[in-house]
Amino acid sequence: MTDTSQNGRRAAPTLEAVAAEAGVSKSTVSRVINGSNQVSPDAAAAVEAAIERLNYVPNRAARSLVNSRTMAIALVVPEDTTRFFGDPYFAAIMQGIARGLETSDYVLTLQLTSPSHPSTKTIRYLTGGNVDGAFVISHHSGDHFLTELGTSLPVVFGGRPLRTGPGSSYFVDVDNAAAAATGTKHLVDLGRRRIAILAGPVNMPAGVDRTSGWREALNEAGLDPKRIAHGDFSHASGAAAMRELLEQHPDLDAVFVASDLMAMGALTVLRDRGIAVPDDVAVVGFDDSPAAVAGPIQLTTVHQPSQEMGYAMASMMLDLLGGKPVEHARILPTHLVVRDSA
Amino acid sequence: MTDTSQNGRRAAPTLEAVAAEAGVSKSTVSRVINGSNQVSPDAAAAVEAAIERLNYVPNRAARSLVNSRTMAIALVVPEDTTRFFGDPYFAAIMQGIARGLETSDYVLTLQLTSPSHPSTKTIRYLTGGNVDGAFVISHHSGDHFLTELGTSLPVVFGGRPLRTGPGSSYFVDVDNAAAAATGTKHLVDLGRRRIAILAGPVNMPAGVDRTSGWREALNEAGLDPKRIAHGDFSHASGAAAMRELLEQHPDLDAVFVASDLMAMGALTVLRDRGIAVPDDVAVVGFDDSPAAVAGPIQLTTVHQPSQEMGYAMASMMLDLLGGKPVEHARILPTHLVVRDSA
DNA sequence: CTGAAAGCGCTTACAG
DNA sequence: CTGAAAGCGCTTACAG
Repeated sequence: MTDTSQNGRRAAPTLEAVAAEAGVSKSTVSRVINGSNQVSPDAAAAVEAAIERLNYVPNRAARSLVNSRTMAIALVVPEDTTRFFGDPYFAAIMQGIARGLETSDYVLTLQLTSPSHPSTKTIRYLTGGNVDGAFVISHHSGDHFLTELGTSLPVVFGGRPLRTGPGSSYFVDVDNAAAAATGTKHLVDLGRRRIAILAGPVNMPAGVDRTSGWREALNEAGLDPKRIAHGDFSHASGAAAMRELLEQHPDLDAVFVASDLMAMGALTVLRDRGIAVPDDVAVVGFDDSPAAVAGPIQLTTVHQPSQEMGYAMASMMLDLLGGKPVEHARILPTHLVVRDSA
Repeated sequence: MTDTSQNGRRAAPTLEAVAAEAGVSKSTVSRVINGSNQVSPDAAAAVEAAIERLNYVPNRAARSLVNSRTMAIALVVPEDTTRFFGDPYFAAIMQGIARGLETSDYVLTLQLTSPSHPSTKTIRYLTGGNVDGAFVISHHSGDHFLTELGTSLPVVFGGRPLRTGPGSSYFVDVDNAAAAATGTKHLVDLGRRRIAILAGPVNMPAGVDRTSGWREALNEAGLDPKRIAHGDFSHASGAAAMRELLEQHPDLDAVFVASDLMAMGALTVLRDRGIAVPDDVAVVGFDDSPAAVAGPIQLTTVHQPSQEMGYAMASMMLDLLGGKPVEHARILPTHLVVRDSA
């Protein structure tokens, strides 16, 4: 009858100990823990008191063994970590997911992996029944193994995957094209006529869709959507693309930028060149991330509810795991936030 | 004899299935999986072939139930997430940890929590035997519940905790004071005489230690360490503190900054004021993060091996869990990287 | 409403 | 070197 293990740490109390303490059977304790209504108030009270007294926490492994559910969900980040962590958009999504899972019993398991070469450990981990589901947060969500993942377990993507795999896929996103059109239209309404775009990558849905939104808005206004340069959503790429744009199209009077981070990079370049914002060139960003208001010029930008997107991913996953009916796509609203840059 | 569950997903093969397939007992399969040498080559080969054929992955829950080890380690982030994810230092540490755990069987579990008010869920999770150990990455690592955590399970801190709790604590860090002195000395050697500091918070070890390193270097050079302003390591706080510094000490000819992020903020302000860097004011940062080379001016800075620190945290933890002797502190080397700002 | 019993998938003495 | 058996801490029909 020892209650400490060899290293001196207290052995955790078990269900059995609680049962003894409460003077009931293990079954009853289990029922109370799992919220069964097949328990008399007296028994329930006794059990709760015993749990309190013993500071009992159910053993996850035992539970998951019998329920064949791991109560863990993978958070897969198939993205260069510098990129990932440098982008407040991802941070917000992650936080939203964490918040959405807070009241559940699920735990988040972190899988940092290369987008192109997931380790076999990661693959085995994900497909080997070690988690009940997976979140994938990335701009690269067209990667092969990830789209296949849906055949092994429920997967919820942050942002529409580039291609859909054989497994059914779920995602939370905004209407990127419409949102980009709104941002661009704002520039049109301001009287700008030579509106460029600092676009995202062509192999990412968010990149493609925002570009078509911009194009459509220009077409609708009878303007030529010909001023375009590409970046990869990062700060540095925004600066580089802005330089390219100025080189090719020195006449531009506005630029719609596919991410706030790129917009910040662009702003730096414009400033270096002595080009006044918004007077000479008006700038509209995308995200409404903390970066938008961190610099000297407050960025006019298209707000997307990043944290809410994460939260929605979590509740989608919870519904999926709970066997509730779930729509495959959840599209959240965006809106324009007008500040100083346009 | 069904091998698919109700939802159509294949039921995972068990140890028993492997044993049947290989024509041996479960004991033998288990021995092969756990690398016992008490197995004949023939049996081992048969088992390995069966595992391959069945694509067998051991059930974690069952294993951890019998071994009473969870094979999970918590990654606790008691920090405002915007702050956390905005700082490449944390990203690098996290990546280092992930890399260090890659070849192990341990999984990282993510706990985003408020520094001051950890949820009871988090506390119960951490102390309730759900993980075998915990990493704490934060600048705030003096928080009460975290220093106590060491009594419940092995904890490795990224950065020396402000105070040590009753549990034994382990950490990986650099010699912040010496590193800061090196950075400051570089400014002295450049002939600067009115060297200010953009310091970190006074309630964080890294803040305090870097400030004393600066102070010492100035004292040693016979200079007065009186020009000081505080930030919280973030970009925005760096800009604000730089403004304050210029207000109070317009005569400064150099500034040592306790983080690259703050240095970037400071650089923005200097540029706005038309103050040339490094000619009018030389700037030395701290971290050597990607931020140091992202802006228009390449930052001279004190390099700290952030990713290696994460890696060291992981191997420290692995040693701890493996019962190997472990020193309580692991101090990694730093060095100055001279670029354009000083 | 309650309890005894079986079983989830492993590991590990124990006996051979 | 190998296998039968017990047991890790739970949950859940089943019988009362």
